[in-house]
Amino acid sequence: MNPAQQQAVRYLDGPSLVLAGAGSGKTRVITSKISYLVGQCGYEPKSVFAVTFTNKAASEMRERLIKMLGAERVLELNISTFHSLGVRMLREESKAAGLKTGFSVMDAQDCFGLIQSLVASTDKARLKAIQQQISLWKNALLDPDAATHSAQNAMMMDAARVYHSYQTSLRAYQAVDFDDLIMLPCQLLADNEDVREKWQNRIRHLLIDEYQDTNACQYELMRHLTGVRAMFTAVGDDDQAIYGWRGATMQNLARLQDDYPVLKLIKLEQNYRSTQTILAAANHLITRNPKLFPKQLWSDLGTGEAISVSRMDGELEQAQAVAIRLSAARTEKRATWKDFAVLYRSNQQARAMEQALRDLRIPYTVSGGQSFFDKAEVRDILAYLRLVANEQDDPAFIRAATTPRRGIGQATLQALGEYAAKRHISMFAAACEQGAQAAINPKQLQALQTFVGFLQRYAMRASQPASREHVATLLDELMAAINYEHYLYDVSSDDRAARMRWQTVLELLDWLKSRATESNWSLSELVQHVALITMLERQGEQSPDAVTLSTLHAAKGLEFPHVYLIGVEEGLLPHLGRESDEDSLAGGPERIEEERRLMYVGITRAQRSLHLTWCARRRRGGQDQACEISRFVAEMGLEQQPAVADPGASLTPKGRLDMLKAMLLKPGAS
DNA sequence: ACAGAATCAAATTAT
DNA sequence: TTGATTCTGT
Repeated sequence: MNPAQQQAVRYLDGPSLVLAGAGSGKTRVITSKISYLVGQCGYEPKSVFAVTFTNKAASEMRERLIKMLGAERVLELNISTFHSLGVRMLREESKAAGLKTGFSVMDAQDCFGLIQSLVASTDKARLKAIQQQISLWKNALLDPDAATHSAQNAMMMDAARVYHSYQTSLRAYQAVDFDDLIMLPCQLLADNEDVREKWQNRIRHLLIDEYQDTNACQYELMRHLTGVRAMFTAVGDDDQAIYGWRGATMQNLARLQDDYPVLKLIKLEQNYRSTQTILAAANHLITRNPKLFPKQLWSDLGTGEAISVSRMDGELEQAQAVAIRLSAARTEKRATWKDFAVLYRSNQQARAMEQALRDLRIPYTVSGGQSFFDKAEVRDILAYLRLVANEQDDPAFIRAATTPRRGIGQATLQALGEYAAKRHISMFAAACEQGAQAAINPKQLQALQTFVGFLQRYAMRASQPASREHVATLLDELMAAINYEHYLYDVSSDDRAARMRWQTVLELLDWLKSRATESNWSLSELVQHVALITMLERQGEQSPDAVTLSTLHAAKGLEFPHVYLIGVEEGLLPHLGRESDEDSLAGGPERIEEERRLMYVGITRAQRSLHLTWCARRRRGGQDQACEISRFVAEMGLEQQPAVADPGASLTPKGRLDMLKAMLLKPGAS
């Protein structure tokens, strides 16, 4: 380790902020520090807490530590995402927080549904704006009343009103949303001295990864958790702050210095990842942004290959050309597929790319984009599990009751809902009451009672102490009882589709079972965590040799020998929403600065070669639209680099076509 | 309650 | 253009 890294690891006299430039060995510092604390300073593993933003980062950290400390001690360490820590705190302190221990965690999609039902509107854009606003308020630690006071225009007043009933509904469902997972523990620590002391005594050192992405709420949580002893290590990079839209604020970096005058500042400026050519371009670009903490990243890995910039006709051509170049480069550089990544600004850009890669039989994995847990069949099963853990979860009740179809429909649910609202009870509870049953037709009532009866018996058994077989058996029994496989064959248009969907379900069940075994969680504990888990985590399990497709956001923290950054166009990479000067287009320059940092993140993912492509036209809406190259390309100062050395770029159109044909005729080429 | 037909909006980024 | 959602008839 270099002196700065060593200093960051060894410093234990108080709070410290490690400004870790891209590729400067940030993860290495965090894991080394944990290992140092436990291995050499005699800290108990359970007194060391590390928080990250993604499950993937957490498990990567855990994996690295297993090699340093051994599996047993790592098991005791508290390494988790902010949100998982929130779940754990709320679960442990459920009484003080006024929640039942089996509370539900609703994901963004569920919450959108809730807002939709509260507003009774079909305007999707408006609903989304309201959801976003509520989220921002929560991230800023504003409750509904405070939000109402701070509302500046009609739209915000409107959102504040929804916020009120939204919170009431969540409370009634015994459910929390993602933002609550930070906000509620934070409020709990602020208001409850016993709880605060308990946690502060438990945590002897707190390490925070990606500190620049914390929001006001997370900052407060950190302050409360560390207390006056303030033993923490925050690690971050202001040039990689790309989550402003989610409430993250770089002011948290500056605030740290104000709130902790003794704060030790350590800069990691040596880059171990990229060639000087790539780093120079990245540095050149980012100097356009105002600096909070000036730092000078350098590398001694040599000049390397020049950065290529290619104009493509359209999205399709871009995808095909990149696929071909990838293929050529793999052969020429004697590289493997996993050495390559294709990065883009928005998920939709993956489509054309996937098609082109499939055509050439190039293996790939798509990271980011939550496909798995967004699939209907997965959400169906999870609705049952959520309901089992928490019968007050009305959204789960509605979904489970109606899928598979069992004669419970609109009319029945409406009767239940009205009765439940009047009596302030859950729909599940309403279904058990005489008064509500009177309003339902005998035939439907029969179906309803069968459903409710089954669930009650099932929930009874699910609440018994966790044991390995128990969870597995319960899950299999549930599938048999609701006959879900049969249902899939019923609703799918063809058997092939049904088989694939059932496969997805089996994957989910396997995953749940293995997870229960690993962590010894009960079914309800398991379900609370599922909402927080994304597809990303599963990537570690299987590591086939495949090209990575990823959004720029999801690519942060990753690195690849060869990176293709596609769609580098005005309007897309500096992404501009609608340019019509609408209401909340505040923060003009800040918007473009964040986009610039996004570009910076993309560039700095590359170790040895970087290739930029942009499309001269792009289908938008229904019609073709002319596009211009991104302003960021000019800001990279590429004029100074040697002539383009990428073999694919020098191919004539005819040469490209021949190459494409050759690959199509030879399916086993990959 | 449900299946097929007509209509309509679409494009950030994600725990 | 698609893909998803809403409407309509049985």
